[in-house]
Amino acid sequence: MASKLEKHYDPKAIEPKWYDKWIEEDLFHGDPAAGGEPYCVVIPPPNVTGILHMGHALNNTIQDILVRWRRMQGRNVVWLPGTDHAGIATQNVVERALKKEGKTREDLGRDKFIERVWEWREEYGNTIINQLKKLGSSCDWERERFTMDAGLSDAVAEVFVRLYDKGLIYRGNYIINWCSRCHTALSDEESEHADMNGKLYYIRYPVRGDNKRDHIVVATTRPETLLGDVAVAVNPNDDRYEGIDAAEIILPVLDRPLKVIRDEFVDPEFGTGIVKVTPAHDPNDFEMGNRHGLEPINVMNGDGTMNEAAGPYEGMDRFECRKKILADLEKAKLIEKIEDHKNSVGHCYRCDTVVEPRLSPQWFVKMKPLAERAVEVVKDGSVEFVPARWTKVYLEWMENIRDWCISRQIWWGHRIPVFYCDDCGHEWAEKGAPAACQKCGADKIRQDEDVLDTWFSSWLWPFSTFGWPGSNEDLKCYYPSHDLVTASEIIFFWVARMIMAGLEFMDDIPFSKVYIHGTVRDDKGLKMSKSLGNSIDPLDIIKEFSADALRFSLTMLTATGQDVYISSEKFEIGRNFGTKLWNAARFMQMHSEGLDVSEALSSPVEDAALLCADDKHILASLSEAVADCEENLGRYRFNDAAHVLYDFVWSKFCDWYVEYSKETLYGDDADRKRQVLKVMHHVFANALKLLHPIMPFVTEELWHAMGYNASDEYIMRAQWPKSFAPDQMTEWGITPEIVSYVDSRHELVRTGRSLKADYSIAPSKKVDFVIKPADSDIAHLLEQDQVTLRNLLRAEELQLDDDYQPDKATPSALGKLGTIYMPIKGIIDPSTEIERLKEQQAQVEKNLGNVNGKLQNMDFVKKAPKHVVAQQEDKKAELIETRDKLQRLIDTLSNL
RNA sequence: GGGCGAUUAGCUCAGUUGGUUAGAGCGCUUGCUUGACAUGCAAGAGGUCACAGAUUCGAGUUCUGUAUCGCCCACCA
Repeated sequence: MASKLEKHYDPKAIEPKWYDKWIEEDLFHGDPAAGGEPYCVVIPPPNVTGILHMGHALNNTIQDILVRWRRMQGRNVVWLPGTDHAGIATQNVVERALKKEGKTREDLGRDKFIERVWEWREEYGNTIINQLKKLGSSCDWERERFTMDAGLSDAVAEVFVRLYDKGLIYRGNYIINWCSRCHTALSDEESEHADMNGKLYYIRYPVRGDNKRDHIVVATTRPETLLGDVAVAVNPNDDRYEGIDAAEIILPVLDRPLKVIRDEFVDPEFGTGIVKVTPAHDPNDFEMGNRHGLEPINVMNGDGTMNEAAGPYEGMDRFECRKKILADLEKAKLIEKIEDHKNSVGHCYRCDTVVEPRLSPQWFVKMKPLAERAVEVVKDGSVEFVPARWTKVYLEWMENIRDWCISRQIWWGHRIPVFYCDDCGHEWAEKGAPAACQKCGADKIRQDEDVLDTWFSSWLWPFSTFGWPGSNEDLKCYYPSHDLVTASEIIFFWVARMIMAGLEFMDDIPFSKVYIHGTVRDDKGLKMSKSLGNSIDPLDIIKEFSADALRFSLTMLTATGQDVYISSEKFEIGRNFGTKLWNAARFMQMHSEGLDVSEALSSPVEDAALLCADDKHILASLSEAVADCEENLGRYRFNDAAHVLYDFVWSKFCDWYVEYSKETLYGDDADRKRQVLKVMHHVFANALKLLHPIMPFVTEELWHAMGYNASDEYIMRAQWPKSFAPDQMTEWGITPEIVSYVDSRHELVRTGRSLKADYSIAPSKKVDFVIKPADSDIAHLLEQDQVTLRNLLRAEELQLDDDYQPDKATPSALGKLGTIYMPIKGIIDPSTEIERLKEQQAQVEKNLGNVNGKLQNMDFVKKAPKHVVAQQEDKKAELIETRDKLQRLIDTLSNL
C-alpha cells in the first residue's frame, strides 16, 4: 500500500495537490510529434471579465470528461484554452472603474484608455482561468490564447483584408441597432428582444387640402420619433383614404409638411391603416424611404438625446422627450387615444439598455456567399449537431442569414484595418501600419476609427489559435478539431460563424461534432444570472463539497441537451458518492496488507478454480459497466454514463460484492482471500479509471493510495479499460447462467430480508431460514453457497430441504430459486397473518387475470414473438404456484 | 406570427430501436451504534406516464389534435 487513507475524506487537501502535480508533470500538454490519433477540443473562450458560473462549470466539466476520456484511450489530445477580449463588456468594466476616479475614457484619450484596459487585464484577466483550474479542467495551458494576442490580431487583420479585397466586406449607411449607453452599433444578434408592456399612441396629424377630412390618425409606440417623420404611408389598395394622396399632411409640433406615399408594407388591418414614416429611426421606414426617394431626418444623438433637428426638444433624453411631446400633443388635443400594447423591444446584450434603431455608416460582412458551404456541410453530415434538433435551428438561420454589422464605435478591440487618404480619397485595407497612401503616396492618411465586433475574432478561434495564417505542425495536427461543446445561446454568434470562417479560410470544417448542452437554471426554472441574484456559485460548491462532487452531480443531472435545474442540495449526490468510494477503498486497504496490487491490475484471476459465483458475477458486471460507460460517453449521454458507474460502484460492488467478500476476508482460507482481493482490486482499479473523467481528483488520490500507480504512474494517463473478451470469460467460467444464478440469489436474499422486516424483526437478529430449492441443480448450487447465504441473511441456521413441510404459522416467499421459509414458532398472530396473505392472494389473482387475458387473445398468441408468449406462460405458471402456496398457508393458519 | 422543448412518484428528473412487475436521487415510513461508510445499512409506502383520439396482438414510447409551462427566432407601426 502506498499510503494509508485517512478515516475522513478531505477533498480540500487533495484537489489542489493533484492539479499541481499534473501541471508539474506536463500531463495536459499535447505535442504533434508524440504521434497517435489527434483529438482536439477548443474551449469556448470565456470573457476576460467573466467569473465562473454554473454554466461554465457544466460546459467545462463536459469538455474535460471528453478530453480525459480520449487521453486515456491513447489519443493525442489538445484542449485549447483561452479568453475573449469581450470588447464592449470589458470596456464597460474599465469605464466603470474610471468613473469611480471621476474620469471618462475621453479624459484619458484613446491610447491611454487602451493602456488602462491592458493593465486591467493583467491584474484581473486571469480570474476565470484560475477558476477553471479549480474545476479540474485539463487544458493545455501552454497553448493558452487571448483574442487580442499579437497572433490572433494578425489573423483578424488578415481575414479582414482578404474579405475586403474579395468584396465581402463593405461600408454603408444603414439602420443598425444602437446602444446609446455603450455608444456603439450592435449586431442583430447582440440585440436581445424582450416583450414589453408598452403603449400604442394614436396621434392626430392635421390635413390640409382635402375636403373629406381635416386630420388623420397614425399610431406609434415611439412618439418622440415623429420629429423625424418625412411622410405618412397608406396601403395602395386601401380605398378608405381616397383623395388623401394629393393632400398635405402637417407634422404636429414642428409644423412640417409631410408627403403621402402608398406602400405595400402598410397593413390596412393594423391601427388606422396609416403609418408615419421615419426613415432614420425605423428599419421598415428606412426601406420605404428608399423606395420612395425620401430623405431621412435624424433627430437623435449617439447618447440617446435629441439633436438640433428635434427643435424645441433638443438636448432632452429620448424618454424625457417622449413624455414632453405627449404632454404637448395632449395640450393641443392631438391625442385621439392611448392603448396598451405588447411589443418586443431590443435590449443591449451587455447593458440591457433599450436599443435604438439608428441610421449610421457601418461596416458589414456579406454573409450569403459564406453561408452556402456552411449549410452544405451540415446537410451532408460533415458537421453534426448533438442533439440533432439544433440542426434545424442552425439551417433556418443560415438560410435566412443577413449581413453582419461588424463595426463598433468603441476603443477596446481590433481596429478596423482600413485607411483613407485625405489627398486622393483612396480607401484600402491593409495589415500593419502604412505610412503613406497606397495609391498616391501622400502621407496624409488616417485609419478608420472603429473597432471590430468581438465575435470577429472568435469566429477564427479554431485555427487562429494554432498560428494561422502561418502554417505549422500544430495546425496540421489539431485542425479540424473534433468536439465543440457549447450552449444553444451562441449557435448564431459563434458556432455558425466558425463553420463559415473555417470553410472560407482553412477550406475545411472547424469541428465535426457540436454538442449543445442545456442551460443551467435555478430550481424555479430561471436562468441563473448574477443580476437576478439566484446564482449558485460553483466555487462555493467546491468549497462546501468538492470539485469532484460538483462535476459528478452536474454530470448526473444533465440529460442530453436538457436544461439543468440546480439547487445546492443536489450536490450531495456527488459528495456522498465520493465518500462512498473513499470508504470502499479504506475497507480494501484494511485487508490488503502485504498484497501486491499491481498483479491484480493485469489480471483479476489467480486460479480460475478458486473463483466463486460472486467473483464471476462482479467480473461480469465490471465488463458490462465498461461497455455501457464507453457507449454512453460515445453518444454524449454523460448522465447515463455517470448513472451506470454510480450503480455499479454503489449497488453492485459495495452493497453486494464487498458485503459478500467479508465471509472470505474475515475467514482463514488464505488462497481464497488472495483471490477475492485480486478480484476486488481489479474491479476497483477499473472503476476508478472509468470514473476518472468525471471525478478526476478523488480517483487520482485513491489510485496512488491503493498503490495502483505501480503499473501506471497517474490514473489520468492510465489505459482506458476494455471489456473482457468472450474467450477470457469462458476460461474463467463466467457464464450467463452463473450471472443469472447470482442475480436470483440476490433476489432470494432480499426476499428473506423482507420476511424479517415484515415481521418487524431487526436485520441483525439471527433467525432460522429454510429454503426449498426449485430443482436439484439449484439445490446443488445453493448448497455450495450456504455460508454466503447465511451471512447475507444474517441467519442463525440455514437449512436446505427438498420437501420441507412448513408448520402452522411459517411465512414464506417464492423466488426463482425456490421458496424461502422463516419458521417463527408462534410469534405471529395467525389472524393478522391470514389477512395479510389474503391481500397478497388478491393481488396474485388480479395479475393472473391479466395474464390469462393475454394468453386467451389469439392475436397475441399468433403475432407476438415466441419469447414474449413464452414469458407470459412462465409468468402464468409462476402465479398459479404462488396462489396455491398462499392458499396452503392460509389453510394451515386457519386450522390453528 | 413561426419554430423548438417540456408535461412520468410529494420534489427534481431518467426511461435508447414499441414487448416481463415504468426506474433513480431527494423527501417520507419502519427497523438498525451489523468489525469501510449514519455523507451509512436493511425493508417499505408512493405512479390513470397532462388530456382526447388513432395505429398495433401490445403504446410512457409512434401519429393527429388539445391544454399548460418554458425557450428561441421574427421589421406590424
